[in-house]
Amino acid sequence: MSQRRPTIIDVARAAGVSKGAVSFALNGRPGVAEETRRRILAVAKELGWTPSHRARALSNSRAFAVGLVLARPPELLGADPFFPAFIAGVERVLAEQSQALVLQVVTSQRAEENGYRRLAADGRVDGVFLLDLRVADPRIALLEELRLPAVTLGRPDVPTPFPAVLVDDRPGIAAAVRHLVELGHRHVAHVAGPDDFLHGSARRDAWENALRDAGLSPGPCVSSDFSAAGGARATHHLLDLADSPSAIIYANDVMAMAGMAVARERGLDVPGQLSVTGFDDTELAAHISPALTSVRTDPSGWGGVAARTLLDLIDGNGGPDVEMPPAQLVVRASTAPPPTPHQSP
Amino acid sequence: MSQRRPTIIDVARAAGVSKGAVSFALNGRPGVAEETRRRILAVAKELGWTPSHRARALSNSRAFAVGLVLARPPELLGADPFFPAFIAGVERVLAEQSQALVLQVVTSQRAEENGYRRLAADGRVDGVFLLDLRVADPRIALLEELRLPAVTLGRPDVPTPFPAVLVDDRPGIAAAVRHLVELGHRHVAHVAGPDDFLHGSARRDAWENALRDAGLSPGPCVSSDFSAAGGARATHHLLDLADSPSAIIYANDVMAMAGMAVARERGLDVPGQLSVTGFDDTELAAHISPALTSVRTDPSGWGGVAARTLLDLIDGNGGPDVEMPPAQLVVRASTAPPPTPHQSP
DNA sequence: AGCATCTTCCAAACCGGTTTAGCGACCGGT
DNA sequence: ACCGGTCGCTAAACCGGTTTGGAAGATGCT
Repeated sequence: MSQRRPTIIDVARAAGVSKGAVSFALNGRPGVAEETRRRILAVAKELGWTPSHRARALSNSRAFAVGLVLARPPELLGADPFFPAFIAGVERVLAEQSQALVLQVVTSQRAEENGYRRLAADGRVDGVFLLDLRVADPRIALLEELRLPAVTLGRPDVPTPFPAVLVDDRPGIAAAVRHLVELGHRHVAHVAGPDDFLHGSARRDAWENALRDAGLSPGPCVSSDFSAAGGARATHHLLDLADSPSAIIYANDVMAMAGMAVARERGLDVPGQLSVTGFDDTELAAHISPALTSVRTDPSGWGGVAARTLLDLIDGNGGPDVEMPPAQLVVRASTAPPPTPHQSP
Repeated sequence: MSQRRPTIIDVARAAGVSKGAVSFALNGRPGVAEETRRRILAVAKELGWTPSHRARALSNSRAFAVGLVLARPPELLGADPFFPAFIAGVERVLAEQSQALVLQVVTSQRAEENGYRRLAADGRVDGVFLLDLRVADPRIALLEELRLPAVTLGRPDVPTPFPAVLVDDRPGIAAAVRHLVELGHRHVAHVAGPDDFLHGSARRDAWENALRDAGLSPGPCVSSDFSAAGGARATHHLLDLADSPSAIIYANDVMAMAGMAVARERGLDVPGQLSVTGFDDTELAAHISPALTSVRTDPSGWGGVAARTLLDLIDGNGGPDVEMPPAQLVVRASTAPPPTPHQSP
């Protein structure tokens, strides 16, 4: 009764061939007679043999895994619906190809660099995802230096050798602005994400441009950090202004929900006196009161595409950037005409 | 100009020793003179040599990684704050020990079993975490069969050879019940998690027992699925009852928030006419209106302890179960005396 | 028959570490 | 001067696959 798992040698002996033949048969390479191949595979199956991933990794100098380094502050990790959904999408693709996902969660930016270095130095992964692109993102040069293939989510603002999965938040934000303008709003503020996030500034630009296109001047904009506390703070700030907005576009749902609570605590009716939109369209958004108008994104779909792109890149088939469908506005009950509609002449 | 990374042989040659000596020196084993050891390490550093994780994995028959199979439905993954926080805690410990976390996200229960099987067959991990324990959890037998060390979060209801990180939700729920009873509530309902989750039924039992201890009969209890939609549905159901409760204890914050929205939409004031408590104490809980009374848990802390326990187990130091501090009630504004206070005699 | 060619398979090297067996030098004791 | 033991190190086996070079046998061509 052999306790340990069978190796390629056991299979070779049982099939009466050499281990090279078994390897060839398994990998469907030419040079082994069809009948022999069948016999080998039958024996392998009977013995319950699976090639050792470890041995294969050493021999092929491949890890058969991809990495994801996550550098969000811990308190935000839980609130952010993006990341689990993205991972789920990634997994769907990886599983089909017997690849694994190695995760690293770090807190500081300094630690993040080390995260990539370790992943690369250990040869734990064959490539990585680059999320939350930042302005002049230093990680791009780092990954080039480490010779670690990567796929970025979004288009970096610096030239890169890496394919990108292009997600465009701007149409969603623009749609939100148009929606509010059509309702009659003239003072539309924005609570943005952190300034150094590229998607944060993209959303901000979209907000600004959409207002300009409508012939309005952008209202106040305050950068926050995607947290509920940050959203609340930003909202207080905006509502304290002499010329406070009649509508606020938040860069994510959590901040928007916290903002709605702040408005209510200050005695403002949402949407009667203040309209609010979120971003992400989390499951909860539809189930709060009033239901939150938000922008629906598809992080799981992005994850799938990003994974496929990365695997292709690793296999040497560096493809072009992939464009994803734009985010869509979902109108619910948190938006309504402003309290004192602007009078048309 | 050598492009490829140095191997142990390069170091050995440069230091004028054999590769065995380098290995000994690196691993701090006896049998190499102190001076030689220093010289070897200096050379290694100069050459920028790091031992190949892949070679080491093959040689040691160890993966130097642990696994986590996640079987939550995709739409819940994003809403649940537990999982990212837990992972962050795990990572903090793993990083110190140059271990990696291999993640697998699956959707169906059937796929979950395959997830573990693959992880084990590939030898990708040396052990796994077992989360979301279920009633008569079949995964325990599976892991035993696969000879895969594991650590469970919570105490299984079947005998296991695995150490457990004991997290007790019950004191938190009991505290919530007591809090509500002290406020004068006599009809306290419960919206539970799925019936087959062990922690779901633990919370339900705690709710029931706490009410009994207070001399009250348990109000209605409805099982749901931790989603906002489920929470809303359950709340409608409870409020439709002839004898509807004056307070509802939800098994997580998301359901509680959705429940609050339902109450409001039906014209009920929270907490004036209905008190509500959540569970998890998500960041958002403190920033909605009214701020949600909830039970604070420490998933990140659990992750850290679970990781340490698992690594110890893998190293052959199977420790005893670890008891974690009980969950704490955080009282906020969503709880208040019931509309028609019970008259004391 | 003789020779080139193709097919099928094997033996051995290789990936980059860890670990064991053993060898020579040095030590103290008698 | 001899013996036994420890120290410091090397050579070689090993982990379990993949890949290369070449041998043996079958086939085709002249």
